[in-house]
Amino acid sequence: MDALFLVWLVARSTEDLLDSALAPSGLTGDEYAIYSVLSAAPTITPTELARWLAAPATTVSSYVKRFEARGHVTREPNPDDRRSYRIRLTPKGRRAHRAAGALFAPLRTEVAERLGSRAEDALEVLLRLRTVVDGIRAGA
Amino acid sequence: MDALFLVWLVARSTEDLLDSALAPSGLTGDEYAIYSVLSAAPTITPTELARWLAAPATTVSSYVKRFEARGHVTREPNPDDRRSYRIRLTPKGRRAHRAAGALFAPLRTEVAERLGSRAEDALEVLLRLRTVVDGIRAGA
DNA sequence: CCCACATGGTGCGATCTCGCAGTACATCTG
DNA sequence: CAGATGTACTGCGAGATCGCACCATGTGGG
Repeated sequence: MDALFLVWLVARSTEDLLDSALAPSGLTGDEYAIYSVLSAAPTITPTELARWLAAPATTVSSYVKRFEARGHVTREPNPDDRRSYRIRLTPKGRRAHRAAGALFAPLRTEVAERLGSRAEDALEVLLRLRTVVDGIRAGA
Repeated sequence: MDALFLVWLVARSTEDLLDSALAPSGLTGDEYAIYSVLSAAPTITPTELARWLAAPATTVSSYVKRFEARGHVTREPNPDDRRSYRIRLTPKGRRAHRAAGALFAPLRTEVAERLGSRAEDALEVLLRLRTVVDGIRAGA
């Protein structure tokens, strides 16, 4: 068994679980995660967001357009760079995120319970994995 | 920090890393993983494959069509159920998988090295996560 | 100060993903 | 051994992802 392959399997299962659980909120698992990133920072540029998501710029561009059309996000001018802009979750966007969060919470709890004493390990391992993979991605 | 969210972040990074690394082989990260599942079992039905991938039947159907068009996969009648069929990797498909595997190997090694002593933990945690998530998905 | 080159974003189009609805076969019930 | 109900798969179409080519702006060298 290989760690990267397992990451992939776990991710598929997780994605499916979240998509089902969050469906009533109107957000997909991916979208919930993205909204979570957005709500963690008051404001963020597309490039920064792309780095967090490890997604291509074009995809992020589509996200912003979609979320903006929903009224969940606004663009503000970026004082530091006129080519760019800053993305901000609107109150409506925050509400959507909270609503999805309410559906997400029970899963979070359930997973923590089932992990039992290994919950701590799991967090540490995952953080380390992200560091390792990003390190390799960054070029060495 | 939440385990499920971290799973998602790690998966995005991993996917990006694999897509870049495997590009010369003509397979994406997803496809490499699927070919890996296919090569682990001599033969598999679409429904079984869908369970492994935690993917909807329709998506698996598209996969099979695509891989078949590449000559990487064949369909054989399923003696147990005439609605179904069995998917088998062709020699050409195996070759493609091996070629991608050659590009994958260095990453595997690199990740293992960087994880160091935690490599064992990582595997265990990931396996446990898959069990936990699948358990919840299965309904309780 | 200008120019060459690097970087931030987007329109467009090819390709994927996946829900819905439909068909074919299997299985269960009486 | 029907008839009803469930399960395996697929055509189709809507929406999502993302590479390529492109424009606008920033930056570093001479």
